[in-house]
Amino acid sequence: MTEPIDEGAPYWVLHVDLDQFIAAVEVLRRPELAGKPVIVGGRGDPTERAVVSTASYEAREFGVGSGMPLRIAARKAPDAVILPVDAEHYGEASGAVMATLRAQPGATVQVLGWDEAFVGVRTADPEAYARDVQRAVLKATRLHCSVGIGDTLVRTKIATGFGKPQGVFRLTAANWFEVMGDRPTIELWGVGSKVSRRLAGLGIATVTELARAELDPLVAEFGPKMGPWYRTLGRGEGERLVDDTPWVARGHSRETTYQVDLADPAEIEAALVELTGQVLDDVAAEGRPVIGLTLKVRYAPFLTKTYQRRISETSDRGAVLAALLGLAADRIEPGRPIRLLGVRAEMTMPDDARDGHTPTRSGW
DNA sequence: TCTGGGGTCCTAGGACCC
DNA sequence: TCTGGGGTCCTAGGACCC
Repeated sequence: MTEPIDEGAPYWVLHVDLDQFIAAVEVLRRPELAGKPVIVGGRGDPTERAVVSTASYEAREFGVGSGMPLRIAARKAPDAVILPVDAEHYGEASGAVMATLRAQPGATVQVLGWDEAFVGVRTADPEAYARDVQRAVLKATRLHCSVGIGDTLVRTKIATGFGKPQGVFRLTAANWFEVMGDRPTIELWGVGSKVSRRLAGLGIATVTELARAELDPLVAEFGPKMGPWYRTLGRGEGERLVDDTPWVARGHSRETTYQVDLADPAEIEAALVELTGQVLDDVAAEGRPVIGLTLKVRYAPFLTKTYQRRISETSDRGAVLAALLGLAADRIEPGRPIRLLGVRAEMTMPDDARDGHTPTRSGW
């Protein structure tokens, strides 16, 4: 069905994105949920402090979206089925999807997350290749996906949104401004609410305006690296090659929002010991020493502080825990109720992964 | 209604060194 | 007399992504 690999054909970037991935995976193992509003988030209890991970298309019709507090989602869609997040199960489904992508002829695969990946391939007909990918993923996993096609990673990633659901869309230098030019900058991958507002303050509201902006004001506002980068984004330019170098984690972290704010120092210390233990389990699985610690504290209601400390390289759990508790003792403000604690450990990078050799998760 | 959890990268300013 | 200039390391904080 798929044509043989054509070494002389042009190189294309595809971006494969599963449609409502988590909700779809849940429906697969509970077919009676098909066609119903399904919300996945937290422990599945809408009375707890938690947010929506994914909502099915039926739930989205009620105005439910990811990131929304579960409590509000339950009120908007009172008849929705609310399920707990089952990370292990989604990881397995994701693995099956990625294996299918890697099995495509001539494909180079760069994983971006559970439910999306870039695929680089030489082909004379990228649309046909994209349809083959969709069929292969559906056959192997019973999951539907949308596929973007482009000439840079940024254009390809953005293209996928125009193909949803179950579609294919091509976005290249040829139609970039036609499609994106008049749209607000926040629709660019890498521009969020804060940056789009600051751009507006410079008189830059649309993608075309960003693409044509003077460099100096951008550098003054965002710095020597990010200023020029945002203009590059406005032009849809940037990296053109998919990099399948295995990703290497820089660090590991755990954080917990407590259902009842912590106040008692002994309780806080116990929570830190618990979090640090989990982080060190993740670190131990990689066998790389720890070189830095970050402690994150949200004092109720919503003041978040992060405290960081370099430590001398060590793989000793006791030493790391002692350093973390020392940092906490030095910095945590006594007597303030705590809503969230987070612990992050930064590790040394392996020799062959230094100097930017490993791709970042975002594909930049 | 009251905002998860796991990540990455950039910037700014101070300390310190040569 | 009047304050170079480059570089690195460290901490705090911000922003973004899925």
